[in-house]
Amino acid sequence: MPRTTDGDGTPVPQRLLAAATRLFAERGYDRTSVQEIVEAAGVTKGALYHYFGSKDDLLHEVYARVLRLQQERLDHFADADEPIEKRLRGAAADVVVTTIENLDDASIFFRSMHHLGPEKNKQVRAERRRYHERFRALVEEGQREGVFSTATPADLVVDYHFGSVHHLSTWYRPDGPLSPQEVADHLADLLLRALRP
Amino acid sequence: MPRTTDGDGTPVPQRLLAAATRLFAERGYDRTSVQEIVEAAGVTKGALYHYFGSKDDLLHEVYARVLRLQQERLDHFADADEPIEKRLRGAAADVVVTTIENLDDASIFFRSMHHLGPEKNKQVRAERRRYHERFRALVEEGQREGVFSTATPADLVVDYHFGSVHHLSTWYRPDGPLSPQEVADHLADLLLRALRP
DNA sequence: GCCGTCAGACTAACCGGTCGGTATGCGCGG
DNA sequence: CCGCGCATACCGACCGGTTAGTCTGACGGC
Repeated sequence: MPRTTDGDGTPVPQRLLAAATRLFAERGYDRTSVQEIVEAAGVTKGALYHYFGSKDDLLHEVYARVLRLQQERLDHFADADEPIEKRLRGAAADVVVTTIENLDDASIFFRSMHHLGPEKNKQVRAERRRYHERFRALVEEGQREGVFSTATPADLVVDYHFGSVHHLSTWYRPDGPLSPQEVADHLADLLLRALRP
Repeated sequence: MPRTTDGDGTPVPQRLLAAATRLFAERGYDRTSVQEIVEAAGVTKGALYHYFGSKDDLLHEVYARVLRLQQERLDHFADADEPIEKRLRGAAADVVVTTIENLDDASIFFRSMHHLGPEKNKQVRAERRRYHERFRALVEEGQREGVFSTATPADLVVDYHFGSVHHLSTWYRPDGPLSPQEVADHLADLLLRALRP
């Protein structure tokens, strides 16, 4: 009985995406064969290439999902009716929490970007930049208002913070002593403390 | 005329290492074939497998070189006869400068770690941890002396800073407006400002 | 004449992607 | 309400190409 779902209840494309996400995060993009993905999803290559144009497409889809989620959340915090200090803190902490909650996607994102073909790479970079610029605008707003120090260019501040987010997949362990929210609060605090005039 | 050196004056193993470093950084470990490496070095596979046991060995050798260099430099700054504030600032800025000056090695390091076999991976992680702990000790020393804030656990502070270092290869462009030293000063400044009591 | 150094042909495995074929359920004419 | 026909969903064998690694042997200095 083929019909979008199978053995379990989830549709095949989502099962493939989930399996690919896990395997890419575990072994990396290149070390994961299409065969392994379809086996983990309980289908065959025919099914995969029925829904996705290529192995690249699969990776791109993972990226798109993360990007969409993070942009939505950033917009939400940036548009809130709060003082700039609170909005930046909220956004800075939230990106940490959502990154930890999707550590697989995050590690794929930062480790496998260069496996994408040139045009898809450009597309992802453009969306990344949009995100970066929205975040930077928050820092600049605070600097104009005199709430944040202008000692460091806003660009560098943003890269500094995102560096730590990027780095999370390297050292954060879910079974460690700190909850995602605690880590997020600490990292946001470090950012805000660094920005004190 | 086979004999440690060839066309140019540099010994074959070093030529292979240099070629591998450049190609790994450009295309990534998996996308670089052994054939490409030996062609770039002006030799053949026979030469490569005469000096290195495997492609993995090549990668491991690149890591070992970076690790050795960074550990040496950190020890130098940490052992200096200066107030803790100055020692930490020096170390924090120096790791940025040397990372920028060896951006190829750095991007390989952070992107290809997981390509190493299990035992070699463990070895690299152990050396990494040694480095991390030396750095953390500096932060803790300052915290004990009351020079640095204890609001954030030293571990997190170190990961925060290394995150930005890790991230450098993503955004730093040599033809950009900031020199390596300027970037380093700014990032070290951010760290020290975040640590103000 | 022997040993370090390397060339280059070779192999066995594996990869992403294709393709002809099959089964299932839905729309629709009767 | 039936059954025909087609679109959709999927299977699995297969292909051309690539890969890391091996092996035999030769060249040249000591």
